[in-house]
Parts: sequence; structure tokens; C-alpha cells
Amino acid sequence: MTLAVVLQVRRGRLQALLWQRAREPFLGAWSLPGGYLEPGETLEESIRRHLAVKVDVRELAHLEQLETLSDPARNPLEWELATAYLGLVPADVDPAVPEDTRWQSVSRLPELAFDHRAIVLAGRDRLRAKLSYTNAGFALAPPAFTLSELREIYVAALGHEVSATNLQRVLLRRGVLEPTGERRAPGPAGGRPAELYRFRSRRLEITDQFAVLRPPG
Amino acid sequence: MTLAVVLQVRRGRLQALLWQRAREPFLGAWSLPGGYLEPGETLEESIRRHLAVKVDVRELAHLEQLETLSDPARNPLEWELATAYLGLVPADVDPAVPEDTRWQSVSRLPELAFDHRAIVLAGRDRLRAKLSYTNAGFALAPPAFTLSELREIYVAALGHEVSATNLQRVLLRRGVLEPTGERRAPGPAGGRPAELYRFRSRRLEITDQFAVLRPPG
DNA sequence: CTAGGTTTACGACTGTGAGTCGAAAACCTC
DNA sequence: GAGGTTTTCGACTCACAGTCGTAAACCTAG
Repeated sequence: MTLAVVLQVRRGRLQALLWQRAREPFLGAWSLPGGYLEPGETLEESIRRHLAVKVDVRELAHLEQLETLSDPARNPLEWELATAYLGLVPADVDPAVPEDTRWQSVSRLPELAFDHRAIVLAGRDRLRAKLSYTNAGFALAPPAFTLSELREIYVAALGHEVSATNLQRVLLRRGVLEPTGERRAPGPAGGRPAELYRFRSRRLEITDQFAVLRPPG
Repeated sequence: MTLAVVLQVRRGRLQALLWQRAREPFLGAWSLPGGYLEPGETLEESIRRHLAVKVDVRELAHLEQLETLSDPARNPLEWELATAYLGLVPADVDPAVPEDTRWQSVSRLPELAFDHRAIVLAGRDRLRAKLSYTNAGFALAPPAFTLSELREIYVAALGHEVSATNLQRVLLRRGVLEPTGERRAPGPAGGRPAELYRFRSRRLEITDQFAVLRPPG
């Protein structure tokens, strides 16, 4: 079967999409969305299909495979493999979710069914690592944004403070961000109007020079 | 099913363990070792069991999951999932391999069955990345080694030159290496005797400070 | 219209650590 | 001992991330 850790920054917090189980085992407990694989189906197709019930698939800006779990003890009723995915939703959309589905802050998870708690944390850690050496931020950020807004998203996802100055320099130097040329009108309190930026690419790309022990020259 | 990219630095080259198929599809073609999963078995147990036929399991210094493949087109005969693993063998052992099994230089692979070529390259890339921000080298290096020897291993695995001076400073500063206190007698041509080093830990550990956008303070 | 407040942008400084280079150390053989 | 070989190590450079303070560009209130 397949399941997914779907993450979004909502109200300044990194949140995960949880689903309340309707049957045993762990009836009533919160768990990750997912389901069984159909014959001839790709794992990615499968998890997209299952997620489509919960969230509009067009709102998934990024989807990647995390890990395949196989411990026989993870499900008390039957032995089954589960391939976990990580999905990212930009902060500007608010997908309509069914009754049995909720967004939950990753830092304050309830008791989760199976080994799902560990999977959520693995997804969070993968995201945090990739924010550092890829352009993964594109999948959390709206199409255009000010540096302050982007900074808030990074703070929520990384779990620590980030300097806006530094964020700008690092992402611009690497060519990850580009200015749109437009600017946003200041708020009621005034202030200099903020420049609007966008991610140059909206597909995952790895920043080369992240590696230590680089080739000479 | 499970399969594995088993890598070792042999004669100055990064090589992969390949296995010649004994049945259709791709009969006679080179492929990755692996096989079917038994009920109630962990994926890792499964790949270890299949590899035991080829290589002494005690010689596998590291084993980690790569990815689960599910494209229906990857096997022309039937639809099957395959979970790929990456295994690393230290350079000081020379496992006895069966007749139908060979070490092949990763940079000069023959035609491989299924999508195995891409899997080998994915394993190589995973290794290269991890050499940079983890202590993964422990799984390729012998228990004790001189810096020149370690440098040759890194050169073979990374595919580019590495300065011995820099390698030493980087790995020592991070606490990845430690001197054994012993030294190796010089060769027939003389030269200063080389200090022997070992990896402080022989389990995979992540060097923290690799991340960009670090927490303040 | 000006003064004071707010927010963003940007230049300058600092510090860390990787990449490079060359000299010194420690051995060999002749 | 002289000259050759290999390893070690200090010193320099350089790229960049992190910090800080100031300037820019807007607001409202009086």
C-alpha cells in the first residue's frame, strides 16, 4: 500500500494532513492518508489517486518517495508493505478537506496509528534537509511572495530563526530566486513596499555546490 | 522483490557486483543481484538473504534502502515492485563470488537488464553525496589505513581528484577520523612512514554542520 | 508639510572552513 | 652522507554564510 506525509505551512506552522481511521486496527485513531495499490498501477499513481479524495491533486506542488516500510510488526493484523511519500502544498491554497481529515501541527502530533508518527517526522526531516541544498521551497511558497513571507515559511518549516538578509543573498546567489519586477503595496502601518520574488524553477533541482570535497579547479 | 547495488573500490575503480541472468526475461544479460520476498520477511532481511548467496554478509559494511520501483513497463513479462538497496563493501576484502557473478566498473557498465543501469547510477550518486556529509567512507575503507589509501578510495568513488591535505583536515575537524597511533613502514622506495587512521564510528552518522541556512547563534 | 513610526533593502564587516601550495619531516638506497 | 621518495603540516587564499547598522520608501498624525 501507499501513504503520504502531506505538509503545508499554515498559520505560521508546519502542518500535516491526518485522517481518522474508519476501521480496525487503530479504529478512530489519526493516521496518514493512503490506501491499497491496484494491479498495474505505479506507486506514485496510487498515492495520487488516494490523495485525490482528500486534496485536489493540482495543489500538490511536489511529491517524492520517502521509504518503503516492511516490518511485520508495524501492522498487528496482517503483514503488508507500505511505501511512504512526501507531498508538499504551497501556503497560498486552502484545500477543502473531508470531515474525517484534518491539518495538524507537526510539532504537536496526536497519537498516530501504526508507525505513522515516525514517518511524519522522517518527512519533516527530509523537507528540512532539502530546503538547505535544493530549491524545495518552491513547493511551500505561493507563486509570488515577498522576502518576509518566504522567511516566515522557512522559519515554520525549519523550526528555527532565519535571517531575511541571509536568505535573500543565499537564494539569489544560487539563482534559486528571481525578482518579478513587481512590488507589493505596504500595509496600513506603512513601510517600504516589498519586492516580489518567484522561484526560477518549480521543479526540484539540486544546488550543486552544496558538496564538501569538491572537485579541484 | 528486492535487489541491491553492491559497491566496492577495487583496483582503484568503483565497481558493482553484477549477476548474469539464468532465465527470461533478459536471459544471459547482466543484472543486479536480488530475488523475491518471503511472507513475513523484512525487505532488508530479504536482500541480505539473497546477497548471502553471492557475498559473505559479514563483508557488507553498510546497507541502506534506495528506492522502490513500480513502473509496469520495467518488466516486460509481469508487473512487479522492486525495492533497491545500496550495499557497501570495504576495499580490504575480496569476497569469493560464484561463477555467474562479476565485479564491473561502474564507469563502464555493460548493457543491463530491466532498469538496472539507472539503479546502479542512482546508487553511485547516493554514495557520492553521502561521502560528502556523512562518515560513509567507513564502509569503503579497511579498518586502518593511511591517508594516501583513503584518498585513493575517495578518488575512485567520487570520480574526481581529492587533495590528501584537505581530506585529512576536513575529516579530522569533523571528528570522523582518529589516528590509531601506529604507522606503516615505508615502501621499497623509502619515504616518511605514514600515520594510520581509522573511522571513529563504523555506523552511518550525519555531519551536522553540512546544512546551509543554519540556526542562529 | 513635516515629524515620527514602520517595513524593506542593501552595503560592510566578520568568521568559518574548504582549496592550494610549498617547505619540513622521516624514511629509503647508493 | 647525498639525493630521491613519500608523508605531514603550517600558511595563505578564497568563497560564502551570518550579523549588524544604515538608507530607502512608504504610512499616519498633527
